[in-house]
Amino acid sequence: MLSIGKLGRAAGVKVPTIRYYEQIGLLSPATRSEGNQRLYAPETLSRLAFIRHARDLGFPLEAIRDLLALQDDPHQPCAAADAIAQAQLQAVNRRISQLNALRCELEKMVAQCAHGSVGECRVIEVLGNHDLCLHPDHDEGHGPLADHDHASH
Amino acid sequence: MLSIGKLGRAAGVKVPTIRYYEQIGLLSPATRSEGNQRLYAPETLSRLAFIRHARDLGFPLEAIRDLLALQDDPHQPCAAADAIAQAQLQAVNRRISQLNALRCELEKMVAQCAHGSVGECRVIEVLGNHDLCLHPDHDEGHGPLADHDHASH
DNA sequence: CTTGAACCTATAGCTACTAGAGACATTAGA
DNA sequence: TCTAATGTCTCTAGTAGCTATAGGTTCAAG
Repeated sequence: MLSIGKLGRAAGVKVPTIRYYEQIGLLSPATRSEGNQRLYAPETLSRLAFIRHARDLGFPLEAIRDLLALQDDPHQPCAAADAIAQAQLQAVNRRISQLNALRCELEKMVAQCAHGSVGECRVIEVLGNHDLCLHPDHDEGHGPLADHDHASH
Repeated sequence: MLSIGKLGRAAGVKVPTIRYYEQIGLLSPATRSEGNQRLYAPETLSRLAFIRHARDLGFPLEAIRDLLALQDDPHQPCAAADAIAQAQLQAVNRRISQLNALRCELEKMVAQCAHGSVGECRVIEVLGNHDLCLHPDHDEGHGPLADHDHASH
């Protein structure tokens, strides 16, 4: 049996995150020690690593919930898992093309900056006048792809 | 003088969002009609359009706050605006390369799915076993680039 | 047995909004 | 002029996915 801290270190997930996953029902409640501390069976580690990996790939928690349910029932057809992964792939692709458009415009903006005073700054000017923008379509196609920033550990 | 609704339609920003911007001090409080409704001078439209455009480019609100302050003082050197834009550009670039790695892995996952049962599904398997992943470095370099999904209007 | 680390619960905060309730204001048409 | 429809007001709470803090308890090493 693992303590929550050891489980977290092994899976690369912070302790409060594990408690959060339990709270929202992504992990089932752990058994407790006599002193009320959580104890985990080693199998929980693979489940948590699964979650972690899916989060790294940008899957939203709700999709992960579905994937875990599928994993628990290996005789089901795989189509549902495939559909979830494909949806995620499409969300990633949408986000990439959107960000490419942004990058393009940002690069032009920065390149045109003459490093003078703000009054004649292209950065400020382009932001203020959308017509100067060469990609006027960057307000479309934003998909629901969560930005996951648990990098800071 | 414009009502909040007309201002919002003209700038492509929802009414509650304008009130929110006022609340957090991004827009100064509007004058009010006798019946306590907000009235905006036409100049506010360009300020709001500026915000909208910067949001479309992914700038966080705090960066926009700084950019607006710069815009208000045209004699300052442009270096600060340039730095903000460059930081945003770098954040976008980081996010793009990160998403490219994710796309790569997702594509492999989906391509290997044999559409059988979950028990032999590559999607589930790869998620559960990080070692099967060909890009094991996707847990690094996540920058603070907000995902802005106000596309739904 | 003591000490320090790890653990517990509960609450609040983060970004950038969005949604809803219930009441008041404005405006276009009859 | 009245009325109905739409617009607007404030306030609160909710969204995703955690993170941080406070104040207390338990565990493991020495």
